[in-house]
Amino acid sequence: MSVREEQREKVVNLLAGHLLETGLSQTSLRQLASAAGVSDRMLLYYFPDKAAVLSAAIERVAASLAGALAELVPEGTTLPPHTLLAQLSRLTMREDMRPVFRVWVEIVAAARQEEPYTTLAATIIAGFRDWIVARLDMADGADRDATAMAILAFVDGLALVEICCGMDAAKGAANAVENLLNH
Amino acid sequence: MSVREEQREKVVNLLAGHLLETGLSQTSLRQLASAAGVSDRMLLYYFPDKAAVLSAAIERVAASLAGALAELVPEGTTLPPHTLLAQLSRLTMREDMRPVFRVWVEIVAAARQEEPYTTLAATIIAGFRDWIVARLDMADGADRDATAMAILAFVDGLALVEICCGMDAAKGAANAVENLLNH
DNA sequence: GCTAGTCTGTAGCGAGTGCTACAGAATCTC
DNA sequence: GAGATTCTGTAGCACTCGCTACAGACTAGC
Repeated sequence: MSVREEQREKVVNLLAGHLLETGLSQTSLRQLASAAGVSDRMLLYYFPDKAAVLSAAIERVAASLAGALAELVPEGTTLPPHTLLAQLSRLTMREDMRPVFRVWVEIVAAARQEEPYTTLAATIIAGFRDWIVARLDMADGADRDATAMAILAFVDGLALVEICCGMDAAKGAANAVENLLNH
Repeated sequence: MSVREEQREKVVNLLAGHLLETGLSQTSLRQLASAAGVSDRMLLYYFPDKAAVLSAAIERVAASLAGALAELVPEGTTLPPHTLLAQLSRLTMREDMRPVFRVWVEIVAAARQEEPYTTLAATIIAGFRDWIVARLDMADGADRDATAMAILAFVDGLALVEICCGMDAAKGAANAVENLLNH
């Protein structure tokens, strides 16, 4: 690995941490550079432009989410919808996952109009959906994808509630939905 | 009503429309002024600062959501949780509500750190929750608020899915959750 | 040592940001 | 009509934005 690639790698790790701490609000080139301990000039030496910088950092964050998912339910295992939903809710409410989901909501909001967020959001959510579909224990049918999206919607909604009303309200909502599903 | 108040009123209406069209991405003073057909100088004559301008416009948007809710289920009527959820899902998927929920997701994302969004998001979501609680037909208990938040989470999650994957995916998810609740 | 190519700091451009000072226009009061 | 008050356009300040031109510092091969 060349010096340049090593530096790139280090910078991306620091930036992913920065995103988890501060979200998307501190993402000018100068702020990112400061968080990565380099000059903005160097950021644009390692990457072609700002969009590439952000994409690399966000992909790193998404990778940490993918890692957590892989641990949660191993490949090959399948679960009924309400069990899978419960597992994912619990993951979302984990303290160490909170910054990840907060950033995720910000990315979706930005995805409405601005690149590179649109592409990133579509990629990340597709990966998330495929993960669910592969672990969904239910009769084959056209509503397999739809069920996955429903689970995904609830999990993302929990993250949204957590931002507005705090972790306690979100945990309450997560419990309430389990009751709704079991009656 | 003084000339100034009349102008303010007209400006707020135009700005609410602008927000529904373009979201929160075109919200510099000059862009807002252009959308309202006045100069940025005048915007700061009608309002003390930019935050006040945005707050007024967003409150107008929130009022239109409140209006739609009032029509959906009249005050005094109560419904079981899964019926209320179905009604709200259908509202969220309505073509004329789409821009409202898109803006709502953007506000929540911005609420993480920036005023006036933090305050606005808390106010709006509290109103939404109270509306649900008042129409929730279920045994009294500590989980009444929690159930309302669970319904709210799913509705907001649907909006998020709609942004990422489009209306069809969101509608599929809305149908899927009804199936989950009925088995 | 010399040259070629890779790296990195300085300084700055043009555009956009929220906001304000100032002055002139319009309206109202007497 | 004079004077006070309310309105509104022009111009600009101090700042941040993404990005770049330029020049000097480094290393590699000869």
